[in-house]
Amino acid sequence: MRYSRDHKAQTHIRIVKEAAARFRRDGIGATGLQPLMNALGLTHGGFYTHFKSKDELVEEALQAAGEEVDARCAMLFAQEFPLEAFIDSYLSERHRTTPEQGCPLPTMSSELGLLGQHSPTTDAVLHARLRQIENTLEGDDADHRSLVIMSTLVGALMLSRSVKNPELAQKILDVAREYLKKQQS
Amino acid sequence: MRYSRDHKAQTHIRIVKEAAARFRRDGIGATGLQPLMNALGLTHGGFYTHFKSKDELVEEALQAAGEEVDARCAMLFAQEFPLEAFIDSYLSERHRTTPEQGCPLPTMSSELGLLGQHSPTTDAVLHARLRQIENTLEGDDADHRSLVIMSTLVGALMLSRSVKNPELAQKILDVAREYLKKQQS
DNA sequence: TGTACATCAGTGAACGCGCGTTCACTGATGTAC
DNA sequence: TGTACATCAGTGAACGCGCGTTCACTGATGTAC
Repeated sequence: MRYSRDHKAQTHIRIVKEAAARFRRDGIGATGLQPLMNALGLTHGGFYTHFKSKDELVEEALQAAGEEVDARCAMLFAQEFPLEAFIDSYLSERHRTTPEQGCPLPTMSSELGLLGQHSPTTDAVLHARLRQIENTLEGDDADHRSLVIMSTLVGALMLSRSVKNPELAQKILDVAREYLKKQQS
Repeated sequence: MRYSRDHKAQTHIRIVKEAAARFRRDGIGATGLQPLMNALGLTHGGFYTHFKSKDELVEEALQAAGEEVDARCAMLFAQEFPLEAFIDSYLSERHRTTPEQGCPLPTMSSELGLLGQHSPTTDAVLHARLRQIENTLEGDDADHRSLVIMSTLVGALMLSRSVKNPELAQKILDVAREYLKKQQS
């Protein structure tokens, strides 16, 4: 079946986007290529006309997730109180319950780090967030403060997602949000 | 081979301890039962005289890791500047590079949360740390501050482990450590 | 004290399963004549 | 404009592998006589 000019490129993008969602929701190791392809109405054999290996997909998916979040963050940081908007968004109930659309750092990076597959893309995603936060801060320790803010955001979201007790999960987000915003003023 | 009175109990403990180390180092999903048993000089078949399933081992291993860390933290919190000692230990190069002996929250909890296997033990491990921190704090918002401190610790350690650039990894730990300790005084 | 037996922790082959990956093949469509 | 051909994105069976789990079996040792 020969397809129209950019059909393959379109399919490639569809695979990467679906992978970016599944890797963040289920983890990299727990995401199979066969179910992934089937979910797009394709068969698993065709995967290798698009990627050399699963690792290559992981790399592209992490980058795609980063860019996806980049775009949404750019809008947040264009608002009047950019850091407050970002903190509210990062520690929202929505972000907690929909990891497949959210920041890849709390989900994917831990697995990449664990498996020793330290990808430069992880650093790039982190840097993107740090730079955006730095731009909202004054003082010569802006890089330090942005690093601490990101650590708290990532840690709070991860703990909130991990904990069984729903009230505790909510409390973690609320307390971290309140604290980071108070810190700011 | 009938063994001496507590031989089985000893073997049970050995399996749980080895699992607690491997789950933290390699992740739960990436840890196979066959390699685990072989590392102890046993064969995989015998596993099921000790546990109903891998899930049961996960539960016991998480608890064992929690108790192991509890014991070490109890010593830290008996020192003169307990919170400072805990922060230094949590954000140390040693903790970064030896996850198999460290806090199970940054490694195991993310995978447990991801897989929807929310175990009450995760909450218990977190609570243990929060209580110890609270005891060192004054003021009626001690529970809030301890939650933020734990979020920052967990996030910083996880990011530090995930990042490829070694200088950035070190910087994350240094900055978070400095910030949390300054906050304290 | 010496012998027969019961126990049961651990053995190792086998189960079905899903994984990542390979490859000979298909067949709709763009291109060349 | 109509026909023959080349292309190549996608198909689906097959590969070896390690996974969690099951089970008939072993054989050293504690116990009973």
